[in-house]
Formats: sequence, structure tokens, C-alpha cells
Amino acid sequence: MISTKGRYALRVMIDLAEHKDQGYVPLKDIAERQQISKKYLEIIVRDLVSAKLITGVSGKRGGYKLTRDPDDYAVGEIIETMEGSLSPVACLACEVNECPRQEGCQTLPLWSEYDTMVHDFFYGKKLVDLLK
Amino acid sequence: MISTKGRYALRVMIDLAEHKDQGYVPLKDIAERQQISKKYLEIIVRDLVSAKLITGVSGKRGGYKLTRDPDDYAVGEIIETMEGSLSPVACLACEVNECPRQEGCQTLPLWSEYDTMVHDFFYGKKLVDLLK
DNA sequence: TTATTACCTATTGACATGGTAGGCAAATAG
DNA sequence: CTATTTGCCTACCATGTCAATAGGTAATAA
Repeated sequence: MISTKGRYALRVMIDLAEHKDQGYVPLKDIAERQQISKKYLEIIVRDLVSAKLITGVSGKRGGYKLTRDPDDYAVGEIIETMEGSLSPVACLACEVNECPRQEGCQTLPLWSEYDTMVHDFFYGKKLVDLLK
Repeated sequence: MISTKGRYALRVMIDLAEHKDQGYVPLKDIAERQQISKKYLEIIVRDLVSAKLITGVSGKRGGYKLTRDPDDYAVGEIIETMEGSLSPVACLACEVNECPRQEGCQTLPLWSEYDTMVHDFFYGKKLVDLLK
């Protein structure tokens, strides 16, 4: 299951993409439009900022904006930023599979195939594809 | 992420499929072969039994066995039995989507497409496909 | 009748989820 | 220079899930 963090983050990114002509967009506006608690969104945008997907500026006329063009964001990288990893099983989430059962594991091929499918799906979708 | 319950359940089902000629298979044997705590497996097989995917018989020469042929189980139904739902987001997990934002939700089509893809993947795979 | 096996209830510690609360720091409009 | 706006930071909390463990009772066959 994709948690609220991942889903809200995607909605924030869409909102920023739709208002990218308006300079820095205050979180208050996003929270109101998206009907999400501003306090909770603070946690989410903090992660988006530290992943350099967006930038923030304090003070009057401050807010957030995208660091790239909307067609330059894969949906997968936004979700992975929030959820940690798209992998369906722990043994595929790390770089190296350390599972002692991996040779002869009868379920590993299934998880690998699934992993690839999910990865390709979310990295094939771009932020710009979600704009109306 | 697929939890250990779903993954272990799949391995139990595979184990039962591979030993389906030996009548009822005791959980002790499965636990030893699969290197999983028997106590923990008890929780898992209980769910499999109540979903009627397997049956159990007590006493000497008792154990568990499949209720159908291995080509008659979709991997998806095994996982869904343990995990509850394969749906990526809460609003798609129930029969009726009750989300007030669903009209005009810009992310819903993405989740729907993903949901369908995952569902088709896991229901396309059969238990027999996982046997060596 | 005894060993074997399933089946039942309860408990645990660790962690994740989905938030809330309050205050400090930076920047700018006036 | 000051007031206001806005981001940013730390801490806290209630609830639930995960991954087990523990100890017992009931059924069954040799």
C-alpha cells in the first residue's frame, strides 16, 4: 500500500506543477486547495526539499517551487523519496541480496519479475502526465 | 511491501504442492524444510484453512493438504488471503470508492491503472508455475 | 493409552502511520 | 526598523501492524 505520505507528496508536486508560473507557492495555499493539514504537509515537503525535488524560500512571498520541469520528474522517484523503496520484498530492496536462501528460492523469480514491472510502471510515468 | 505472512504462506503452499502425494503433511516438516518457526506458521495456516485454501486434520498422521490442484490456485488469491487486499490505495480497496475527492482526483487514474496491473499479474500466475 | 498433531487464546517488543503543538529563523513589505 | 509572513525544527502522541513467542486444549491414529 502506498501511504498518505507518498500520495500527498504526489498531489503537492502536481499542485506545484500547475502553479509553476506563480513563483514560490506558499504551503498554506497548497494545503487549502488539496484539503490536507498544513502541519502534516510540512513533514512531506521537508522530505521533498532534502531530496532536492523542490526548493523552499522563507518570508513574505516565499513558498515552494519545483527544481525542474514537470516532464523531468518520474512519478517513481517522488514515491520512492517518500516510501523508501518500491521493492515488494526486503531481499530486493537493498543493492545486494543477502538472503541465504536465494539460491533455490522458488519465490524469488516471482518477486523479481514483480519488482521490475512496478519499477518500470512508476518510472515510465512522468509528473506532467498527471496534469489535467 | 509483501509481508512475511504473504511470503511464508506462498512457500507453505508450494511445499504442500510438492508433497501432495504424501497425504497430510505435518506442519513440523514444513517448518523444518522452509526454516520458519512452526509457531509462526500456525498463524499462517490458520488463515489458509479458514479461507479454505488448505485443510487440516489433527492427530497422528495428520497435517495439512491442498484442497485443489496446484494449477487451480492463483498466486493472487493466496497473497490476498494473507495481506487483505492487493490495492495500492485505500480508496480502491473497498467495493465502492467513497472518497469525496474522486471526481477530479488527478491521481486516481494512476492508482487504478496500477491496481489493475498488479491484480492481473498476480492472478495470472498460478501456484503450479512456482514449482521447480 | 500414549504419542502425535492441529487448533486456540493471550502476550510481547519494536516499529510505522498519521497526525498535532509550539516555537525559532529568515525574509520582505511597509 | 518593525511587523508580518512564511519556512523550518523538535518534540510528542495515539493507534495499529509486524513478527513472533508461550502455553494450553482437542482430536486422532497406532
